[in-house]
Amino acid sequence: MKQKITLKDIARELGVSISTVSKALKNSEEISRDTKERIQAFAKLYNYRPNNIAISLKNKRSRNIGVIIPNIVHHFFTTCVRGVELYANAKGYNVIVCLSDESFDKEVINMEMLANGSIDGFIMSLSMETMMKDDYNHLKEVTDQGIPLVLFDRTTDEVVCDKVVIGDREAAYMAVKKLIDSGRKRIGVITSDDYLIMVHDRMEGYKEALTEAGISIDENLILPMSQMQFDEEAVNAFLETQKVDAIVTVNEIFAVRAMKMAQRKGYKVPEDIAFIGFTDGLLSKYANPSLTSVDQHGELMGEHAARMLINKIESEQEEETYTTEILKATLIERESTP
Amino acid sequence: MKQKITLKDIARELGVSISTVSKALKNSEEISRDTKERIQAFAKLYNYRPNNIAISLKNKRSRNIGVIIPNIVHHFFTTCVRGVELYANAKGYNVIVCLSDESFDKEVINMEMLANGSIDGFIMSLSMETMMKDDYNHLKEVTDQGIPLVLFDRTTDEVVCDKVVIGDREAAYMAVKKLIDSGRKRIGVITSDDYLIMVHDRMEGYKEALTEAGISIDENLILPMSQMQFDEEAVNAFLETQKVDAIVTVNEIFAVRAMKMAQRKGYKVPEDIAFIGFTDGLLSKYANPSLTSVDQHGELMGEHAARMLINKIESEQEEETYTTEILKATLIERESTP
DNA sequence: TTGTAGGCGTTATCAA
DNA sequence: TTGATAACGCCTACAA
Repeated sequence: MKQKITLKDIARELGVSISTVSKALKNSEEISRDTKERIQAFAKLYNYRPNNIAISLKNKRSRNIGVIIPNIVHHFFTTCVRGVELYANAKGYNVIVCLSDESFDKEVINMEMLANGSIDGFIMSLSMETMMKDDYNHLKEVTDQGIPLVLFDRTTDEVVCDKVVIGDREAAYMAVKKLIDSGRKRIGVITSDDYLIMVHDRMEGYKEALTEAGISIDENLILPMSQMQFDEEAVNAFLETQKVDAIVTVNEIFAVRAMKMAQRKGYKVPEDIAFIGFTDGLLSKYANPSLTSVDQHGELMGEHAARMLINKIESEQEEETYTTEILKATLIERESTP
Repeated sequence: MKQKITLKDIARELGVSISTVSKALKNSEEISRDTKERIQAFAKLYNYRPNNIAISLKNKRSRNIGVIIPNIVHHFFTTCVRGVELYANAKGYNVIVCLSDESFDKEVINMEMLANGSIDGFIMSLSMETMMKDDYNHLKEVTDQGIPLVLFDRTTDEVVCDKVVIGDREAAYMAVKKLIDSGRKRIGVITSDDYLIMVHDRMEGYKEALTEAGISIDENLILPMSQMQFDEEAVNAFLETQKVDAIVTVNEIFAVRAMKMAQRKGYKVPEDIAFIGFTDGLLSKYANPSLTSVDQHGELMGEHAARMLINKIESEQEEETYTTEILKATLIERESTP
């Protein structure tokens, strides 16, 4: 087993000082051609690599960025992480991924774990529990310390920092408008009772599109699921009692499951009922019929978040300007709409 | 902005030495109750937290583990990462996730980036390109340096280290046997032409089950996709020319897509053709009909890998024993099989 | 051209 | 009971 070699080792072996070695390996002009060559050859032979940790300590920069997401087994977050990774790696940063598992405590623990030098900045999406508690002190502490933070998707106005979100209201509006334009009148929505802004925004967009088309809001057509859990019975009752001709949902799982139930009841999709989901993942793509869905561009979102963060990290001056980027969602039309 | 406070700062403010502060904060018996209380109160007030990087440098341990996977937008790998995270976090480790994107070069770069002190050990699954090139020098270098490595799922015999894999042969055998037991005779398989051991193993299991049941292997029933890309035309031709009564596939996407095509052709699932996929993800669960699938227990796999790695990291002695854990896959029966 | 010394933040050993 | 010192690996201003 060949142990890692350090500057000190090289210096000892070659009978020179550590700083000579350090300079030689940086190809410094100060060092004679001769010594440089000797040292570089030796370093190469023994495969010398500077120790990241020592450099981090010296520079007070780790070149790591911390990403905290509520859940990784989730297509949208997964694409975001991918976007962050690709951009960050290209810029020479590593990505430390932590999962809050939708728990406030885990979120706090993860942040504390990383905030002590391990990372140069955070990219995160809030856990459900955090949003319910409406407690953002852990975030404020981090920003107070001057650690850059970028919130994405699940954000809050309580914390002053850079943000990247999708235009949820517009996206929902767009989806519903498309249904109206194709003649649908009784448009149901399967939503959630969560304290998520995005859910709220999507509902706004839904209502706006209806109102604009002169269709009055029928509260019976709004079916909230509690805790993001799909409730088969409720949906069953909903399908039986409300004669809907279209359904939009706040995620793709709800759409695919509701669609399957409707099909089993003998409805034809999209002829009898059209469906539009949110979050364009594998499910939408491969459902039968394939699902028209709102693409939230997770990868792009991750990339933007990473770009904003790294800009902040690398900008010398303490700018106190924070921006919120609003990305535009796109409707991917497939077989579940006419 | 309140900057991070260090031992030195506390020492200066309270007029004591750095080592006194250090000891006091560790509640050392050496320090008088009085000074300890003063120091601890001050530290608490200013929210002192030791700097991880300095501790890493001192201890030559980072408490980070590096995970390198080919792709994160993939249900199986995602569940593995989750398993690693949960176990590692519980043990006080952070997880640095890097994506090789199925590229040999990226895999090498990522490993080099992390291998210089950033992490205490690696958990990884090989990229396709690495397996094709059959070049594992980057892995060998890492193990030569004494950095613990655990390979999972996509492994190789070329590298001596701990491994965690699923019993692919048995899993495929089990799936095919189930089809045979329910009376199916012409069992097709949609596979891949990749250099992945798992694909090879699954084909072995397929053949074994048939042979055992006295059914001869019909090469026409074996349809390889190149580069893991689903080829609609090929599957179309396959469905038309081969009168299969069941199809097993090496992943869930192939199964769901083939199933959809079969349904469009008027076949009833599972009555006319039964389907079994590999990798039990959302697609299998929510397909219509839902798909019987082989669960590879990604989360458990990740957890095992993390456990093996952390054991190695924390074991004092240089044991030179490496084990390969073979996890048992399970068949999740749903609507796509009788 | 090369080397010395101090520092990044922490801990451990030993001296006072 | 407290403090000085060295060390982890690297960098750099300054001295030789």
